[in-house]
Amino acid sequence: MNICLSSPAKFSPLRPSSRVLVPSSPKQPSPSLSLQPPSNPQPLNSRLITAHLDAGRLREAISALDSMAWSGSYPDLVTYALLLKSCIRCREFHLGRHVRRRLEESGIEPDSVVLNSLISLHSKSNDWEEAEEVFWSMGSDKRDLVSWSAMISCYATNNKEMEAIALFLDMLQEGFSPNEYCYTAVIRACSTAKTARIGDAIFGFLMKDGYFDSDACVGCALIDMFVKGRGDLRSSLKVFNKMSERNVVAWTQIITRCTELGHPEEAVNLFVDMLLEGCIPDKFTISAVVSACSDLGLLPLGLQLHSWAMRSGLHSDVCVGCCLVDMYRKCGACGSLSDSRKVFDQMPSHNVMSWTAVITGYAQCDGSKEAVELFLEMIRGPIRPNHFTFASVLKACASSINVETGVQVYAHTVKLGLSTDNCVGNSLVSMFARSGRTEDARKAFESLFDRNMVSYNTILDAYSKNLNSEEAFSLFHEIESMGMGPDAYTFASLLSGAASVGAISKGELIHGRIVKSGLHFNECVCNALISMYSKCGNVEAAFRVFDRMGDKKNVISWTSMIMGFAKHGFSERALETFREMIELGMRPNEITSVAVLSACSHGGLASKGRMYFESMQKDHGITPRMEHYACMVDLLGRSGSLVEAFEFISSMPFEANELVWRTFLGACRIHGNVELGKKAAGMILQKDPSDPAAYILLANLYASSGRWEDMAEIRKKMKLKNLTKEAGCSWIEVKDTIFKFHVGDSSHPQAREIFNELDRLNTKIKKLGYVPNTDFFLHDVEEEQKEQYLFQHSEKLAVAFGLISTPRPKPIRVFKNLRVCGDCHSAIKYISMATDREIVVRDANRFHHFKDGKCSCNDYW
DNA sequence: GTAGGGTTAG
Repeated sequence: MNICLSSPAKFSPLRPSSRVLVPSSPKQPSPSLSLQPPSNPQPLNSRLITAHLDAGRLREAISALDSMAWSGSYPDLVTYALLLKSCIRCREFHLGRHVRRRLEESGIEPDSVVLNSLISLHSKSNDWEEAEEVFWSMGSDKRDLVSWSAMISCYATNNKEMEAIALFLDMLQEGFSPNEYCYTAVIRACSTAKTARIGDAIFGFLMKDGYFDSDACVGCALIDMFVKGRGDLRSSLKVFNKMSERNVVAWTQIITRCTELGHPEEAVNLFVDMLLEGCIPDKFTISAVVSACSDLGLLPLGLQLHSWAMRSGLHSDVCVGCCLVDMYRKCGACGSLSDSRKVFDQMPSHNVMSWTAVITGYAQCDGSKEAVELFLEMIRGPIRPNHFTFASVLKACASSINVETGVQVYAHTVKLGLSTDNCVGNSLVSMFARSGRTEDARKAFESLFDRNMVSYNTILDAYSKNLNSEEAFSLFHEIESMGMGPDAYTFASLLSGAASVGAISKGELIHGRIVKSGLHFNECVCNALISMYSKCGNVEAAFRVFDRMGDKKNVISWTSMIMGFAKHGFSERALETFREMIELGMRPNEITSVAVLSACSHGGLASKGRMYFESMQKDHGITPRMEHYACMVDLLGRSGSLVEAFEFISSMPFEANELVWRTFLGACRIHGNVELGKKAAGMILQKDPSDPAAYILLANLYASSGRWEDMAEIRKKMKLKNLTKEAGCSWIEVKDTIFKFHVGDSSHPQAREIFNELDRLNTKIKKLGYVPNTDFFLHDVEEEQKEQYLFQHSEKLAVAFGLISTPRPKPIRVFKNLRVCGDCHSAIKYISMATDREIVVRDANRFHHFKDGKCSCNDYW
């Protein structure tokens, strides 16, 4: 997309249209009235107050009011009205209430203007009961159209939608005919799902009255009504297109709503239309379009907007600055927050939002240290953090190292009276959940002041991630029984829980509930289904969900499907899907690239992999991250080009991390290159001296080249450092229950049958040509003993159990936490032939489909 | 004197 924002002179705020950017009242030289002794106290004092207000000195004006009261004199009603208006504008509500007390003391009978201002004052400070009292205390002689409008608006903005609508009807009964202010207020009250039908009726009313295309505010309210109450962007656009007076606010509003509802491209198109129509964007518009760019990852347009904002001076606005901070974070390479930080540092002034934006940036890009540091800097200054700020800081603390800091941050929310906020409470639950402290998460959840769907989903997700499906399901039933959900997030969490253990029948059960709830067209739910089916070994079922999504597929759907095919070894199909995605004009992201590279890697397609690595930068503008380099190392290393892989690591633009070196070490192990392997292990241990994976891989490498002494040395070191490797285990789901096996495990009630089956299988497959490969056995013991141990590996036990407990045509799906052992891989190939069963094994790395003596990985994993 | 546009927890 190339949008030319022509020279800023054309849009320069130096020649603003009459409708935009009303300059704030120019500062008048301060009048010297205060030095004059009051000769005629009352009018002069009133004038003094007015002079202070004109000069923007609200507090001085209030002091003048106070000194008048002490001397027993009071200003006139016009002055009271002006004072109240200033208090409202400056959001100094307590001062407004002070003015009200002075007025009551004076005994002067307030007129409608003053009373209406009081309604507005209480409305804006969320005190709807006070506003109500003022409203009903007015006699019908004083209660005019403005009073009704103000009161309806008060209800609408204080979550009393039904009261607002009822009052609107009362007003009609009293014989008032509504003006644009009333309509705007009542439409706002109709912007909830609950009041949507009344909104429709009022919409019909408006069409007749003709207000809706003559007044921009009414149009804007309608746009919001359709978007907020029902997510109906189409009707909003219809209203917008019919509006005859489309000012900058209306344009900005529709642009904003498009982005909010997930159509940032439409937002950008509308922005172009707006420019073509000659409407001049202001700081709000620029912010909205910058946000759309962030969502689209459209850095080029973002840069143009930034430069335009600089030239027009709008960049000094806090709001524009905030959105730019956000844009650079979302569009830049991940982990590189320098541009975002630069914008923040250069902003002339800050408010809560700009602080929160920059802290959020770090919180979401693994910069917890910087996020916390910035927060500490913030609280030393004059700006108070709000609940958004705390939500982000708590998110930054969501790791086991930082969780104690998080607890202290939370203590701060108690001090500021923000701890009862639902958003803050949920963030606390989430922080504990992400740090793996499920018990604390539960406690925080139990002590929440009010629980909404986010609260429930957060704690449910924590249990799902911890593979505690019992608790997850019990929460699910609780949500159901309360009648408030479940929603798409609930199902997505349940599905990801089922996916991680490979519980396909649980997954299918959830799928049934999703269909019943009508959420089976939801993108997020569909994506979770694709992921669940493919992680449970049924890639065809995943494809069916994917296919049925039609044009609702987003980049996550495509990426999940590509990743699914890749993990199952269908490299060509993965790449075909990727090509289809590009042809349809879908933009791949970083994760899509990981999926594509891993498809090449699993399929041994080295030259294609190199080609895609080039293309992701050149054609799709994706800067390679650590994961992409790791994929390439995997691809080159596994295909045997160890030296090339090593050189590739040296040529990386940043230092390789443990992941890259571990991948390289894995390749060295496959190709038995002890020297390069030692180098890799050294690099890993330099970065993390207690990484058990490095020791294990190195030990395996020594073992497979028969260097038992070196291997023993490694074992000794591990023992000395008290390092243990994760115990290998395999599991299988039979009739809704997960059965788990360790090596030589005899704890299963049917252990005897399982071992008998294994013996039978052993004899059968040996006749077919199976030769145990004891290289995969680490200990230096007699060959026969090795063979015996080998045949009790957890994956073989699970397969044997699957064979005796499930009927014939059904494929057997086994899961393993580590990578499948080489001997098991070979044995299972023979087992699939001997028993004529399809066996699917998911290991830590990928899927293996065994059928008729062959594996889908072509022995390449 | 009454109305409108931007960040956030899953």
